[in-house]
Amino acid sequence: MENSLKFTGCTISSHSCDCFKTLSEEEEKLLNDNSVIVKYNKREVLCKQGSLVDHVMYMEKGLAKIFVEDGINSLLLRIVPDRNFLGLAAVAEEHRTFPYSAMSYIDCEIRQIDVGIFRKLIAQNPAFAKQIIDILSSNSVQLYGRFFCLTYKQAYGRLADIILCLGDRIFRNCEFELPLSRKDLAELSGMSSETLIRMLKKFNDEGLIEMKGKAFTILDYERLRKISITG
Amino acid sequence: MENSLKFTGCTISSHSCDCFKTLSEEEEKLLNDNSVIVKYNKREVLCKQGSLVDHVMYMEKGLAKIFVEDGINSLLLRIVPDRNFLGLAAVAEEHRTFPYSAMSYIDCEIRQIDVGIFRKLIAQNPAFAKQIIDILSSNSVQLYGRFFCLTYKQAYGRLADIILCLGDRIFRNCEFELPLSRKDLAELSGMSSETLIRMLKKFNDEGLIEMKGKAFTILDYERLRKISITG
DNA sequence: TAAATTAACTGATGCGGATCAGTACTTTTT
DNA sequence: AAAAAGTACTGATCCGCATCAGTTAATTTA
Repeated sequence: MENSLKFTGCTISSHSCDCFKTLSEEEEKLLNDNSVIVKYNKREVLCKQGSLVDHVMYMEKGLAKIFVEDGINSLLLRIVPDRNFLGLAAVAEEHRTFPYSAMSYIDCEIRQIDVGIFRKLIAQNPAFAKQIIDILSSNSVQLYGRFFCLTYKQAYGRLADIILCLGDRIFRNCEFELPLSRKDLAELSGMSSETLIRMLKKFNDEGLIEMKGKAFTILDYERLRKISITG
Repeated sequence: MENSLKFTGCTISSHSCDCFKTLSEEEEKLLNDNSVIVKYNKREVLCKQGSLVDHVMYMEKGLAKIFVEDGINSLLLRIVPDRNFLGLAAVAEEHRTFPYSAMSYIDCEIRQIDVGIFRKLIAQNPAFAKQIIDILSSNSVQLYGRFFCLTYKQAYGRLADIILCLGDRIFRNCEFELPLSRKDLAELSGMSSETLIRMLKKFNDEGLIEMKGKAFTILDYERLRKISITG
């Protein structure tokens, strides 16, 4: 009788999206004819909060962050790996402008799909619409968990979450070369970069991880999970 | 050139949902034949995090909170007024259980719609599906704002947000009888109830609001807005 | 390759707000 | 109507983490 969800601060969409598989050949052609693939370098702005929405963006290859900012602070909402939408805000008619910004961590290939065509596909292909609903719904639920964590867990717990999430979901390896800066990590875990650095160091000193610059190795999953839970 | 969104901690869905208007007469009949209206008293549990999802819930009349909990802490996600879905998590196939709980503040009438029928309507009526997508998308964007506020704004700013939100969006009046407890208010604003009480008192003493038990009057919108922004 | 930025890190300090430990009031139960 | 339980409120204390003010290291730019 486990009714308490295991909330984690994880920000990664859990599954790559297969929504295009629901399209007919004809529809796929329509999509291809009305979309382009744009290559971005790392650290480039992919979309800017407040700017007019003209297309839906789909990450074919790469890694990016989605964040909101108010001029002073910035909050990382999600990390988007390949084969995922860079948010679907553009789909809703009422959102004329992007409610968030996105920036690439590494070189990316992004499919830009005309928003009118995308809406047309939703309108004519219910299976496709269903997929989009599932993705939106999934994102919301994930956000709830993250929200909960950032509100109630203490900093060590949040950091453990993020480290586990990076290893499990993005790099799928206990060793990885992290393209995120310390500041990004701090924004992901909802703390100042100074605090983040101190806590990373402590994890390192205590043998939970090994860290040399941007090279990370997770050494003790067990204890990290415990810290993630006890907060 | 205003690209910084005005983030507020507001939790109220901005518009009542008209998605049922997109249904044909026949579809409406199908919906009515496969849904029931259940009356709940105030302070009743409408759905429980972790329990199996069997229907979509739509608030015909009443007021409720949606929240997540882990046994120790509880975080209020949204306040749901009448003519709104109590979340749409059930729609996504992958969510077999509710990712949140809901509880009524006042007596409620809730339409419980068979989830299979609801999915069928989505599958056969693209305009309906589009409406659902818009609602989900809207909720996400609102959650981003709230997320940002709870992370970066200080307690006074968050409280000002909530008070303005209650006046503007729910009661549509500067005077209202609040069905929420102090603890609920605290969870809404992301602080302890002790802190909330102290801050309410300060707002009262400084003439921003007048407060007698559960009766609230907003006196100084101007200054509340300023506090909401400066944080 | 030197100069200039930017990122990474360290230590000292301080404050916002949680927590604890109560009392008073209100509502529900018996 | 008395007892019990929950809600509202107050004061004292404390600590987690932000902030500030630096130094060192790593990139970028010139």
